[in-house]
Amino acid sequence: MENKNAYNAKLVEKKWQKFWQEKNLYKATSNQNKKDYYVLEMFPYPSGKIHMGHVRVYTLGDVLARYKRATGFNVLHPMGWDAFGMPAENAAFENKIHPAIWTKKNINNMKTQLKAMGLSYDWDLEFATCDPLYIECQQKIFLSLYKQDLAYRKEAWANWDPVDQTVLSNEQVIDGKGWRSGALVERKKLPQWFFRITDYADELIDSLDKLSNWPNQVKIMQNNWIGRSEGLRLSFSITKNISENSKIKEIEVYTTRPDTIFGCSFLAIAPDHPLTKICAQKDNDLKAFIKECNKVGTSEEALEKVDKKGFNTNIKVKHPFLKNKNLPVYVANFVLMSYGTGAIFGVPAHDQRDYDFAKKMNLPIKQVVENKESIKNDILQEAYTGKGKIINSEFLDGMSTDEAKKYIINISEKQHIGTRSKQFRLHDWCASRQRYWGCPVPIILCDHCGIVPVKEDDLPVLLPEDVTFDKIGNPLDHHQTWQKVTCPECGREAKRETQTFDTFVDSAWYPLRYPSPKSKEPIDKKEVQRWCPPQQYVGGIEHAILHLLYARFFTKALKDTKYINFDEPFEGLFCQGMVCHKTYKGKDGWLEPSEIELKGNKAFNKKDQSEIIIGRSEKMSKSKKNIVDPMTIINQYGADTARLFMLSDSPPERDLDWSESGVEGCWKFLKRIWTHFHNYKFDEENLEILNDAKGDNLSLRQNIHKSIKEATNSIEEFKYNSAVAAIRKLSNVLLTNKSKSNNEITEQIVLEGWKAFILMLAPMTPHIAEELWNILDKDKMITDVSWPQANASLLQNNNITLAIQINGKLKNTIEINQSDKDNKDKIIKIILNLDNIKKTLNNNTPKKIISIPGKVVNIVI
RNA sequence: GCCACUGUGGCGGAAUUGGUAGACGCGAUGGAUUCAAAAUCCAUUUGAGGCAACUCAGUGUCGGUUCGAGUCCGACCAGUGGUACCA
Repeated sequence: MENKNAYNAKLVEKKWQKFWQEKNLYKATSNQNKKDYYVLEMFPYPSGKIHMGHVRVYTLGDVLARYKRATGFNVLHPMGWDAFGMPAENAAFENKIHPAIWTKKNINNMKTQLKAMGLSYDWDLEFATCDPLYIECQQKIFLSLYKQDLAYRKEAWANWDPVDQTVLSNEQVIDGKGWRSGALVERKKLPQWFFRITDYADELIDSLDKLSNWPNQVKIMQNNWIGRSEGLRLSFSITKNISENSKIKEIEVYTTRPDTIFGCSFLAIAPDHPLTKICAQKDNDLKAFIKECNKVGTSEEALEKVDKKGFNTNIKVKHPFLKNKNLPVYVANFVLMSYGTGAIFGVPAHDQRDYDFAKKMNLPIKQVVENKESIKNDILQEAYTGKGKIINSEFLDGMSTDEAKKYIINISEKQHIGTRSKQFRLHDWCASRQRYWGCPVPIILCDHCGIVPVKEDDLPVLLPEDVTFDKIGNPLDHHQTWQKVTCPECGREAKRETQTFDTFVDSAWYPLRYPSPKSKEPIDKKEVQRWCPPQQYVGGIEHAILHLLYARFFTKALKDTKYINFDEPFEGLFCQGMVCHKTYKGKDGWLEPSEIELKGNKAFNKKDQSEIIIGRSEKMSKSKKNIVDPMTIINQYGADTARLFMLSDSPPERDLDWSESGVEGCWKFLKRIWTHFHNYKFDEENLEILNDAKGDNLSLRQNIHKSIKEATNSIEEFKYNSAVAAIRKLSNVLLTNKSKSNNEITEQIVLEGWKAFILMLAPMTPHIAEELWNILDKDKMITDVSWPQANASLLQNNNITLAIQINGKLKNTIEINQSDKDNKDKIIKIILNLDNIKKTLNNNTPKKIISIPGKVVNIVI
């Protein structure tokens, strides 16, 4: 017969989810007496169903939201959808389903799944970036930025598939080939839309210092990504005319190492440098070389890893400080037109890339920096890139590298051959895409008037619905009527911009929409001022650079366009790790965990019992099939178990290994607690008895209050795994006291412990907590009860354990009274009388005794 | 290639931020309960040596600073994230 009192997670979870929804319990409140707290998790791309990564990040955010409510805050905790993007177009191409329909279906499904997790969102604030209202607001913002000259159109490289005649994303380029056609990918220049993020480069670096609640590693990565450097733009004059009609008389290079100028043995220019183009006009070999350079994709990784190649132009330039020295000029595939001036001078002895190039081209390698401390800076083996003393450098000899830098910059400026220059690695943000499923760029291109913004009254510019995906390329380009418009300026026939925005634009400002998602204005100043910026943003470390940098830029730009009055998008940031799982490979490829059977430490295919190779744990991904569907777990064990497992064991910032047995353990734990609560009769609370506790009762109370302190601190510090450990430890203590049925222990104290336990468990496993709380107190919901407070007087023990070390190695421990903590003489006397200490000392007098009060005594012999 | 992070028992991890390494959990082993099993409960569980008290070794590798290093510094090895059009 089935036990009526058995833990049925499904029933409990459905019951409370319904109840919470009916009471609208998680609506953002505006109690005047409470402080406001905005907790935001990165919104998901609606791929179809939630994955374990979602379960993890949304559980982390939910714990914080519920904890903040319990500690007396008005909490804004919203959810929405990053609804534009490529997968919808791929689905359209593959399954002949319209991206809008596919996306809507996915959102509905994922919303149901998120609701099954019991997340405390205010769903009234939900929106998707593909909503017409969001599109309209984004287009308004874009036009404001355009009018401020923060957006502009220029030509830029894109990956080009010559067979499919279409632009490819970096992801669609696999080993330099198009993913569908398999053709070698080329680069092609297209007119595209840019944001002037470089206008804010200094500010984006400098204000990182203000972000005290951001992880250091993210700030370091952003700083390096922006890559500010101080250097010199220096001109090298060309020895003779390149051609009769060429006006180019010199090459300007950018360098951060002007101190090594006398070690320079060549110049290298980018394949798309203006000078390269002139030279190529009458040089077929160079033309072929440029073509080859353009075969490398556009990604930085590809450009850096490519074999370093150069082409000698036969042009010579004069060394600016050595009268009779001429240097050869090469076109090199590792020089980028987008950085500095698109030209460099090469110093093989002190730059590894120049060194490799010089070896290949048989160019001289001349050492000009010497460092006595580095044992060997053997320039015949590798470049020496550090600091040191300048040698072989005429008037610079004897200076330090820093002094020489300043000297060369000054002398170059005096002689009018160079200028001091600040340079950034960061370049402007290319924010347009040649795709359908995105927010249209609200611009009209007119042959007579040029670039004309769409009039505000004509917004939003929505996507046409009647498109097909059977043709290759951007459907907006093929659409005959949508493109055709009359120019708002001159009234003549004109064409719509057919590009759409990068989805990073959508996510650069979405946190500002949640406080008032239905407002006609892009930003509701009053509400945004009240809630924004979010106190805590939670998301994956994979967004550490791009998304967060773009959001920071947008916030600064929106401040300057007077939309908002703050300049950083997120006060606090937390980056969680990925969810990983072992991989399984059978004779026919990868297998899902559900398809295999484990026997000992071997794995077998359920179907035919063939042995499976168990691979190391990797990020859950469709391609490796090492995925566990969260809904399977929720259906089998319940959302509370899934949530608890996500929080146990792994610290949130680290990768988490999914393990079936770990989930099982969490479920058993909840079941144990459930059974205990249903078999146990709780006494009424009586404060007098509590405050009068002595002996075992006192130490139990001390235990309870220490657990409260430990769990609370851990939650405050985002160490949820430690919080879970502290809470479980508390339950062990309470259960042990019960099982021993010690008459000495007062039931009121046990009740005090269980109440604290349930309240602290509630942010993690809200459903079972609510149900069990109902047993203790029928009149109140958990949201009506505030977080348990640790009583300071119960946090200290009378006795302290001291560690006794000899030469730093533990030999013994002693218990001392709290009041003897600082009585060094008394303690040392006790220690020197301990048997094993006497034995180890062997009548020798200690050289030194180091005593750290309350912690350790170290005897040095 | 470059930037950033991570490395502790059989496994996931803890360690008051330089002061008793292994909290909490998983697994394993033994026991209780049961006709039996599941479930549950109890005990043990870093390795080596010892009947035992205990001794020695031990936090990716090698070296350094310190009375004392998982924690700080240097070099290396391995894995992960990002690398501007995946989100």
